[in-house]
Amino acid sequence: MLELAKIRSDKEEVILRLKVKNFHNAEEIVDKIIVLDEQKRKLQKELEEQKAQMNLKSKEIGQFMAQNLKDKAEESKQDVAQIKEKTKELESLLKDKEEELQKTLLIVPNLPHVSVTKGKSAEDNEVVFQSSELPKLTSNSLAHWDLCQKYDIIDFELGNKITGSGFPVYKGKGAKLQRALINFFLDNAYASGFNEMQVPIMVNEQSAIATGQLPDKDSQMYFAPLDNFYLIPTAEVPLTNIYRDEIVKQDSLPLKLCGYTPCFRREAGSYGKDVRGLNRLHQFDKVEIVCIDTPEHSYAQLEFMKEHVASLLQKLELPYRILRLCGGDMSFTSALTFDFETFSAGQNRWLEVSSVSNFETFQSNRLKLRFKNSDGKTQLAHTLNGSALALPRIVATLLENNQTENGIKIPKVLVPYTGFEIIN
RNA sequence: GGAGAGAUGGGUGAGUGGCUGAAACCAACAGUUUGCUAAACUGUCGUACCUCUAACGGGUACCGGGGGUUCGAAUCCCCCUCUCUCCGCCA
Repeated sequence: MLELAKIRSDKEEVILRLKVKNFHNAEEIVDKIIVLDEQKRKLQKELEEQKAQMNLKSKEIGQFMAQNLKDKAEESKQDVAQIKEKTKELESLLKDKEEELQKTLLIVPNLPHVSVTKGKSAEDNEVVFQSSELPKLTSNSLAHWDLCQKYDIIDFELGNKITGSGFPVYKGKGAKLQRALINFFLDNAYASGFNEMQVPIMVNEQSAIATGQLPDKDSQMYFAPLDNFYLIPTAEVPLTNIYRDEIVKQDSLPLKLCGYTPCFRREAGSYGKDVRGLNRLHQFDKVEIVCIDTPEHSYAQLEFMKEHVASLLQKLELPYRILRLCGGDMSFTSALTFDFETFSAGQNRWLEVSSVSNFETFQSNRLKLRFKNSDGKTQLAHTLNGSALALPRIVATLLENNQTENGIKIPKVLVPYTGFEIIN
């Protein structure tokens, strides 16, 4: 959620940057917020003045009663009754304004960082890095879904039976490969200074609102209505919510967390070849990294996170590229996002395996996550997160790019984790 | 699932109608003392919003959440949520 103070003080800039994100009716909505805010404050002032009077009178009554001056007390009671009617009216008006203001604020996306270009869709993203060599496969090479079947390591049909499409069963070396990757990612995150957490994979409504999944992505999350819990679409939600309603000390920053969780996404509206095999699942595994930092350091931290993610892909010997997302392709909550994609040789296409973002104060404003700065003042912190990494597409690329006549070769760094060098 | 107890500031915990935004202690921070550490002493020590001033300031709200009674609620009443204990069930 944008900070009201920012909208108030830099209205024109806010509108301009919202347009970079292709947010429609930016002027209208911003104007509406400013008017609502003004009206709200006016009402609030009036109401508080009335209440101040009421409090004064009430105290007076107390004193009169103590002195046994019943007449005077009765007189004051009459006064209060009058004031009270007024406050009731003002109260309901104020409540309406506040609700409307809040509702409007919640639908406004985060402002993109000044470096973000407008752009309409994923096609306008800027490639900021690309591995020099892309793998070439022989003509009889297979896509990963065929390889999974050939070596019997991931069974999509079986998942259909147990749950439904998008819930594969990992078997034998396929299951071990999952476990290996999770441990590999966690160990590397730890080496980069991220503190490992094991968190709930269901969250309450408040948590989902605080990190911005609600109300924006309501239909994309699985929901358990009996308890009003949401299955997490990413570990970002529980990890970041650890610090909801917290005021941390500046010298404890940056806070760096990581965690492995399964992730659940309904992916309503997806179809076609994009969802084939491991490309898009309803349940998948991911190691997430989360940072909480000061506004001054958050962009340096973002760079650090990018380097961490890049190092993982390098160690796994996977060809990758880094995209700076344009305004049109960025998420609702993000100020600056870099996507990492690996090149999947069997499908001859790039697959997104990580997204690293700075949310600035957009989440912390909802989370009420603040820090005490060196002046002793509380200030909203910046939150950042990134996948490091999401497993399915890494597995897809690994399988496709490393296929040989004798089987699928496991990257060297993973062998200590898998305990085998080849899937055959 | 059944029965009971509870929810107060960073923590422990007092507070059953006005003198309580909230005692006391601990923690934290600043200072004094000190060869160092420790101890002792002094002071500071919630959050949000509104408003004013150059600045000190003033106001409102918040004692799990919502509603009610009352001139006045942390305190009384109702509803909800959550936590804990015991029993049952169980990984």
